[in-house]
This record gives sequence, C-alpha cells and structure tokens, in this order.
Amino acid sequence: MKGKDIILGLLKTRGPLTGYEINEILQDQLNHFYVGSYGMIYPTLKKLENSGFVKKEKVSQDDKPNKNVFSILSLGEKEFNKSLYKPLQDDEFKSDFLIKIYFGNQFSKSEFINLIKNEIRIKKENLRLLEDNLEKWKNNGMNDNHKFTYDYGIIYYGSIIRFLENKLKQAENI
Amino acid sequence: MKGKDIILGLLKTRGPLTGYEINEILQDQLNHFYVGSYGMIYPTLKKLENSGFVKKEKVSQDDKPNKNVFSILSLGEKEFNKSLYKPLQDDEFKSDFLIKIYFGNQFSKSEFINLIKNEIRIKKENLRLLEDNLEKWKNNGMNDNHKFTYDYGIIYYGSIIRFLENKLKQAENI
DNA sequence: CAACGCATGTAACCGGTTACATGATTTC
DNA sequence: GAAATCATGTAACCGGTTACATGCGTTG
Repeated sequence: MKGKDIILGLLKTRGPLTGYEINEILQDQLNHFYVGSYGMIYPTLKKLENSGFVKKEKVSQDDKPNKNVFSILSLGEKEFNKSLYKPLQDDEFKSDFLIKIYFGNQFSKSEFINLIKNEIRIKKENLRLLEDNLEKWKNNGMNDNHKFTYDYGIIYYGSIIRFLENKLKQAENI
Repeated sequence: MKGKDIILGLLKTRGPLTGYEINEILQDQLNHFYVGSYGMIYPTLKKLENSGFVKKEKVSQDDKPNKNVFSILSLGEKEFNKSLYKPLQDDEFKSDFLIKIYFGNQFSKSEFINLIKNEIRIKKENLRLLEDNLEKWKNNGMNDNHKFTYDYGIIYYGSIIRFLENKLKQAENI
C-alpha cells in the first residue's frame, strides 16, 4: 500500500478531508509506520482527482483561510479495496543507527557510548510523542484496529529502549 | 547513511570486494536494517569509481567467471568517515501490515485473523533466516558490533511475534 | 506587529527498485 | 543437459523528499 492508498482509505473511513487534515492524521496516528508529508499529500490528491478517484470541493471559511475538501468517489473505493487485498508486503525497516553500530569499530569508546545514548533519547522521544497523542486520538474516533497499531508502537519502542539500555551498560563496563 | 556509504564502509573494514560479495554481505547480515540489491550495488560502484572513491581491478579466474574487485581509495575513506559523523537519522519504518490493520474494519473477522497469522508467519520466517545466518556469520568475521545488530534483530522479531500472538488470541475470542 | 495556526501548492531532485539481459563454470 | 552458483550490468520507472513559495486570519 502506497501513499495514495492511505489517502483513499482515510477518505473512505473518515469521510471528506482536506490535505491539511490528512497531514494531521498521518502525523498524529500513522507516523510510526508510515511517514508522509505535504510534498506527498498534495501531488497525490491531484493525481487521484485526475484519475477520477476523488473529487475536490472548494469551501469558503470566514474565520480561517478557504480550503479544498476531498471526497472519495466509487472508482476510488474500488481502487482502495483492491489495494487491501494485494499480497502483504514485508515491512521496510532502515536504521541509520544500526548501520553506524555495524561499523562501530570506527568510533572511540565515548563516541560509541554517545551514539547509543543518542538513540535511546530519540526512541524515548518517539515513545513519548506516541503516548501524548493517545488522548487526542481517543477523542477523535479511535477504534480497536487503531489501538492495535498504537499498541504495536508502544511494544516496539519499549522493547528497543530496554535492549539499548542493556547494551549501553555493557558498553560502559568494557 | 546511504547505500554508497555502506559500500564504502564494507570496503574499508573488510578489504577489497566484488559487487557479488557485497550483495552477499547485505543479504546475510544487514538485510534486517538495510535492504540492498544488485540494482543499487553496481550503479553505485560505478559512481564511486567515477568520483575517485574506489578503484576497480579485473581479476581472471579459472574455476569461475572473471570478476571485478573494488578497493577503497583515500578519498573514499574520507567520504566514509564524513558519513559516520553526520547527525543520526531517525529510523525509517514502513509497515504494509499495520496500514492494513489500521483499516481493519474493512475486513471480515476471518480475513482479519488471516492477516495477523500471515504476518506472524512472515516475522517467524525473518527470525529464522536471521538465526540461520549466525553460524555462517561467525565464521566470516563477526565482531561485537555486528553481534549488536544481530541481537537487535532477534529482540525486535521476538517482541513483535509475542505481541502479534497475543493480538491473534484476542481477535479469535471476539 | 510578531508569532502561530490554518491552508495550499510546485520544481528539482534522489535514492533507489523492477524488470530485463547475459554468460561462464560446476554439480547433479 | 538441467539446475545451481558465480558474476555483471542497464533502462525505465517510482514513490516519494526537500526546499521553496505564498497567504489568510487569530491570538497575545
């Protein structure tokens, strides 16, 4: 599933949305397993419109700038359903941290330790951001499946932080 | 760190290598945190050669096809060191499985359960492949830092498999 | 009047992937 | 003589990212 399928899925399951709102959902809820940005969202919405998958409606607002609201069309629903039944792709994981660890003998002891400390800091920050979004998410229509993806993130970050803290102790005692 | 930095790092830390050998190392050792392929390796080696980072040497073999052996040059070592000290990039994780789970209310109960079973199968297979490589890796110069990245993979797969098995039970009991 | 939140977009680039194409040598 | 292993490469494409560019309306 690509960016276009996620956008179609959001429009299908949550109703009409603006590019701005799609971005908010991606950042608040899907960020730990799919990274999106405006640079993906707006060009994709344009392509989806040109393909007849979604339609755009201009909405004037008094208290805020005007906006473009996108709704999914039946052709778009078909396309989304198709994507759901495509064979499951293996996860893509790329870790700059692990690449650097792999070449860790190029570092001094203190550099190596700082590398791990830094990664722990980042992962703890990731975990905190995810946890902070929980209340917001609950008030914004969180279902059991959303909770599944949330729990996955919590377990993943927790396991990795524990692992890294062990490795840090080992590295410090050498 | 990009593909080019990994190739430079391998040439620096393991000595001269062919594209074929680089691919073997990527598949056997780095595959769980960096996915590479010939389509990346050969064009990258060409660019590295054109930039003066590596040099190519043709080697004739009697028992096997001839090959091109690449060695790192001092300019390449500089480039690699530079990449090691660039700010740590956040991991990139993209999960087709979690995207489908996020939209899980589009599935029937049995489809949903099969989706989880399928992912467990894939993750167990990933884990097994990693474990199977351990002996081979040990006999091929595995250091403590390599072991670090191996352990990371084991912990990650183990945690996720346990998590998914719990969720599977829950899904079956609804 | 600055900072922030809301809102939309594009052009150039990138770091690859995918599919294809080829061929030697050895083992079964 | 088929399959496996060793070995190298390219052309077309892709799914984005990065950096830039703009502007309204509200809040402090």
